[in-house]
Amino acid sequence: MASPVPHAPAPAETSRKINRSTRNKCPPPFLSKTYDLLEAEEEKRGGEEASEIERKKIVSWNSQGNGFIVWYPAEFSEIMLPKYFKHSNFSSFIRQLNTYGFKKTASKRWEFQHVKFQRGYRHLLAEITRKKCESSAFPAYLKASEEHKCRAMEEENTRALMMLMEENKNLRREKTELQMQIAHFKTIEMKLWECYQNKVRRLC
Amino acid sequence: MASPVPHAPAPAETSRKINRSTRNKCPPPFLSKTYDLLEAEEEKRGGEEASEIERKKIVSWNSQGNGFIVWYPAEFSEIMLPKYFKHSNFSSFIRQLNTYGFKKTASKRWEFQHVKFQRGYRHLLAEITRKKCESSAFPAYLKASEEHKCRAMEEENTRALMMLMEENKNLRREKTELQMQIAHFKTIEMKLWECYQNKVRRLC
DNA sequence: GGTTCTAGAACC
DNA sequence: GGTTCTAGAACC
Repeated sequence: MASPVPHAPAPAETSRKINRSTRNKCPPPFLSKTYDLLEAEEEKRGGEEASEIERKKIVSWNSQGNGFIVWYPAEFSEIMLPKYFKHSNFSSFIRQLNTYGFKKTASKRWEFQHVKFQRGYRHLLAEITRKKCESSAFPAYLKASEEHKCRAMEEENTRALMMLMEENKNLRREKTELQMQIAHFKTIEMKLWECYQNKVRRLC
Repeated sequence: MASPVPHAPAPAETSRKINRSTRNKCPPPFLSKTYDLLEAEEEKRGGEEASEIERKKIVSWNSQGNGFIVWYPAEFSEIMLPKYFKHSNFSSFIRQLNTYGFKKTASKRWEFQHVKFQRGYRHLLAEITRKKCESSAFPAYLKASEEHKCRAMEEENTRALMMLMEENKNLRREKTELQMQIAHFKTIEMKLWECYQNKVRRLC
């Protein structure tokens, strides 16, 4: 990936180095709008006739152009958000930033960054995706179900163990009985043999 | 619990109906401050010398006195929050409200309610507790450990099952061997008997 | 996919 | 216990 030139808007709009996989793909509307919003705000400087308050930048790219800063959250929420989104709720805006993997990069300012959200690189927006909702791969009800499965498996194992132990006990008993039978047979055999020999001896 | 009188501040401050379990207990600072903040805002009406903007209510009890409304989140955050808390972050304030079990009760307004947060019933604040953090009873690392325990138990069960199955197989084999021995004995016995009878018959 | 409400978790 | 950042989940 070409690295953005610090302090200078890159000629990205005319770049042809477009990733094949994202060529022709529209970026998510949220990202386009946020990018638009920054570009529009950037243009405020130009207007000679603009009043001081209108020229005050509410939001802007940061100095490196690799992130942006909401300087006035109140004005941003009340004036800018409704122009681009269906609400004027700062929290909702931040929720979306998090959904797309932006990070807040300063503790005292509302500054956010994303590696593929760079001034002059609008085409990179198409490569930003919503965070894999881990809950869609493993949502809460599945976690519960996971616990449930654990218990179920435990119960099943317990049943299997008990059946095996029962069978085992029976086999042992049968084994003992058979061993007793054999002992009995041995006794009988011995007696028979004795008897036979006695008979034979006497008769001979 | 005494139910608050709608549309009329109750004489709670002088009430002696204090729950024994919470008597003398300080309410959480967050709740006291939020209550204070509403009371202070209420007093604005009085001041004759107060300018229009100073009299504008940024936040107030709702009409029933069973909740409150932040009318101007921006001013509330920038002006009021820092007076009472260590920040001017509306989200942080809301996070706290949620921690103490407040609910947002209107979709288009920042109105919040809690059954024990009522105008005129400051003593009820002491009965509000932080939500049981389910993760403190069952935190993430325990969940992981829970999964681990599940796997461990499964492995143990599997080992037990395999040992039992092995023992079982041996018992079956022994049983078969014993049954064969018995069959053999029976044959011998029969032959011995035949032999005996033949011998006896011939000799007699 | 966007918006809203609430909670988890780390850090203070 | 408070503050911050981020995520879960329901609803639209």
